[in-house]
Amino acid sequence: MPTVTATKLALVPPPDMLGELGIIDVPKSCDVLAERLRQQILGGAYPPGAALPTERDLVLATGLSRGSVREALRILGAQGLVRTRAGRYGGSVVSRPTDALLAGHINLFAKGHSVSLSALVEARQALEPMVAYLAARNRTAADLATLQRISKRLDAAALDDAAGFLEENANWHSALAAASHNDLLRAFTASISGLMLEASRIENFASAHIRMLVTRAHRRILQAIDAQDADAARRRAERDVQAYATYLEAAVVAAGRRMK
Amino acid sequence: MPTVTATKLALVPPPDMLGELGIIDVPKSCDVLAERLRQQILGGAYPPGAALPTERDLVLATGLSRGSVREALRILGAQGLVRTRAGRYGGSVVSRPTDALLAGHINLFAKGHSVSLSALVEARQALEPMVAYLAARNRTAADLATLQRISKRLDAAALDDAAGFLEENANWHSALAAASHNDLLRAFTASISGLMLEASRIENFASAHIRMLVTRAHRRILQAIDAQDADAARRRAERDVQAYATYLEAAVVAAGRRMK
DNA sequence: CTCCTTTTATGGTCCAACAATTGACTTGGT
DNA sequence: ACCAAGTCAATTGTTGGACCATAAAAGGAG
Repeated sequence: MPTVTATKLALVPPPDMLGELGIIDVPKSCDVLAERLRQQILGGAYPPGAALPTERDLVLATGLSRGSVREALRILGAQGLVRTRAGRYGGSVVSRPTDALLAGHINLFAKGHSVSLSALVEARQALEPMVAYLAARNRTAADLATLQRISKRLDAAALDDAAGFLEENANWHSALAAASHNDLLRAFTASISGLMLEASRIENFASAHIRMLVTRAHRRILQAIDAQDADAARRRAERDVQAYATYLEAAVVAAGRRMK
Repeated sequence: MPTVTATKLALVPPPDMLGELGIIDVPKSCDVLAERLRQQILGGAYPPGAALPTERDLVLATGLSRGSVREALRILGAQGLVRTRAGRYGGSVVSRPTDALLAGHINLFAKGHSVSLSALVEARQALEPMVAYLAARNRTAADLATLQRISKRLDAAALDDAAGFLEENANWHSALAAASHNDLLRAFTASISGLMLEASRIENFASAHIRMLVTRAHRRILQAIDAQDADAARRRAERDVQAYATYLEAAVVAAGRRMK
């Protein structure tokens, strides 16, 4: 069939014309629907708390099957944009992604990339001074009370309860970040605190000595926050986290030496 | 049916026994499957690049329907843990969440919580000095070359191309974070750069004056990174971001005054 | 009015079938 | 022996329908 071959050849563009076309990724129907609904949600068509159309209405509106519609809703659910309930007057309601959800995604990213403990410490070194600064500036009375309550539990656990100490330490950092009233820093810090809690449980740090150091540093930061002295809070957080980092490095070196 | 009623009444525990039971959340089958697969993936049973069982094998292995299995895979896909392809020898292969995926989730969180531009600036104030410090310490020759290339384009755009300037500025910050070789800080910074790019496009900052300031500050940071002087890089980043924050605040105040 | 039952709209689950995709395999021609 | 085209088979993509489970409103009995 020479004519057909000729036609095909004519349709193949020469190499120098090929540059304009990128890879064409044919999206799945559920991805398209999820994307459109996401745009509508972000665009304000469905404010938080509003109900999306029912699955069967979405089927009618889109022409897709119910399976595809449901897969799209699962995607939006995994992104924290909708919350679905069964039963009459149930359905999918628009919601805002929670701290815990974002922390989960950050954790998956960190685990997938095998983020080292030192990288976590670096991230905390970056965040903690600013968090302490903002906490001192923006804290409410309730924030302060929460921090003091956790501090008391932390002091109690520092004496003998290593596991409880680590847990309360993570709570302390999360509460500090909450007092900063910066949602982004709060979510980042909560996630990093959780990851460090895991890591330090495994590596079995938190000797009695380090527990003493940490509680003392926290107490000093808390004083600055109580007095709403933002600059002092930042300076103390810097020194705290710096001391912790160097101590940690020394501990890792020592552990490496023990391995030999 | 009095006996049935009596039985039901007998099964209702008195109020003082009720305290032990929390709300029972009946999980959906697709959530259960997604959770189990996630644990297996994170536990190392399926390392990145490995193929999960086919959908139909999962149906046989779990006793669930194919619809539920597919919904579970959509969830894992939205979390960046698997990538699914159609066709023979296709299927779901384990993957690591990309920077872009995490940035997307962070963006959804930020938009959902209406994170203000000042909160973004605070986050950047926290991250940038550490990022610059690490970039100076850990940069490779290739990192440096990339930064210099972007810097050149940034200088060119600073003269007249406001939109291009903002874009290249975001690229510059992302490249700096990449040079830090800390995956977590890189992902955080890339996300914040993207959000600030959006915000500054809307608010129409980046006057000629501020463009000049930014390029000069970047040039000085780049010099420190070239010389691998980590402390200088941090100090200059601190001053840069601090100046930017105060300038931005002034601009917002001025804009607010114009509104009246 | 209060409590229980019924109704009913909604998501949850399953099944079966077919379409679309894609890479390996086969075939034929040179 | 090599290359191109066509064929094949396994897998995801998509659809339609049916039924179950759930939960809140609506209705009825006391």
